[in-house]
Amino acid sequence: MLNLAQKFEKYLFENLGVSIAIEKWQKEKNLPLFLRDLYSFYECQLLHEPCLVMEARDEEEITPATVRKHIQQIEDMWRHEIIYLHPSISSYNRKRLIEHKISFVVPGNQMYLPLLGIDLREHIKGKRLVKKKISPSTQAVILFVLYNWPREGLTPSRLAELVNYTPMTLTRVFDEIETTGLGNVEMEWRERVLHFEVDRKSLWEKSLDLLHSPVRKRVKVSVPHDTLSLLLGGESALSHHSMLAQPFRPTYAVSAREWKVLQLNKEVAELKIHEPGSMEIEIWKYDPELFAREGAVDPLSLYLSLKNTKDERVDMALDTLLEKFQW
DNA sequence: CTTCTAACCTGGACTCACGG
DNA sequence: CCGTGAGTCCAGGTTAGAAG
Repeated sequence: MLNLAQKFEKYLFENLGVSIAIEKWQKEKNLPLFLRDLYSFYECQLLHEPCLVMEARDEEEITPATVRKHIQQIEDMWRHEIIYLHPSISSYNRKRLIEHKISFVVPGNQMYLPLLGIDLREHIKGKRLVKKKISPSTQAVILFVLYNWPREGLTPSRLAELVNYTPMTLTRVFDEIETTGLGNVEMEWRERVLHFEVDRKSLWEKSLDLLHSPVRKRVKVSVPHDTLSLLLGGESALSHHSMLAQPFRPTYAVSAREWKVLQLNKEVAELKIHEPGSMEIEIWKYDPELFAREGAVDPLSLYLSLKNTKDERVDMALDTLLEKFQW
């Protein structure tokens, strides 16, 4: 898995055809602590311009005005270009960053480098057109196959029952599996039959690039009646599967359908910010119950849901989780 | 931040092809 | 005829991104 700075290098190479060597910025330790807490700093040469890359450590967005203030504090120590690097920036913040003349890069997405005369935001447009990942239903099927390695081929209608989708959806799932090359679909008599030639572990490794996090959205909730019996998700599930300590707030995983029911029955109340006793709920793109065991979400989905985290403790627990996995 | 819009995902109705 | 399985087309509900 590439970290953000590496993605930055790759992105520049793909779009500008330049390779840059970025290094940790030595003078970083002279900065105030709160800045080092918020960002990692790197130095590089970009088209003969020395640049300082300021990488946001957290996924949380920092408002452009604040970023500008931070940059001003650094300018005493670095008199050249400063580039703000973040995994994602919302459209309105992007606009404000440009108003503030702050150079920024969102790897794989957009870059605004006025000093170098680069404004690559039309790049976003085509992005949605390129089909990058597989649909949730296909992911559910792949996971089903990984957990219940089938001895014989599977047909769309049979799989539809097993993963709770309609046969129509399975038609499309088969198409996706075929075009991505994850498996083989053959006509036997009048039926489409799905086969996998590789073993489980290779299928997992082959799929990894195409699989996405099952989490559509994370919400903070309070639970008035304290009567929830939901699947553990996120760090709560990870601590169930590993040695990791329980997180401060429990995390649960639900399907979109279940989430609606919870809201309708007023069993949970969504919060803007956490309050004492509140918890976190992950709303999933497919039903976590499909593969859950012992009251927690399944390890592979769990891995996918947390692999982009910055937390080293979590990363390590995830790695051992996969190592321990019985293929 | 709010509103608008294009894209996405899924399932239903329907059709077609096939074998009995 | 019928039943089965697959594909096409369409609509409803969502979502992410763009625009205001």
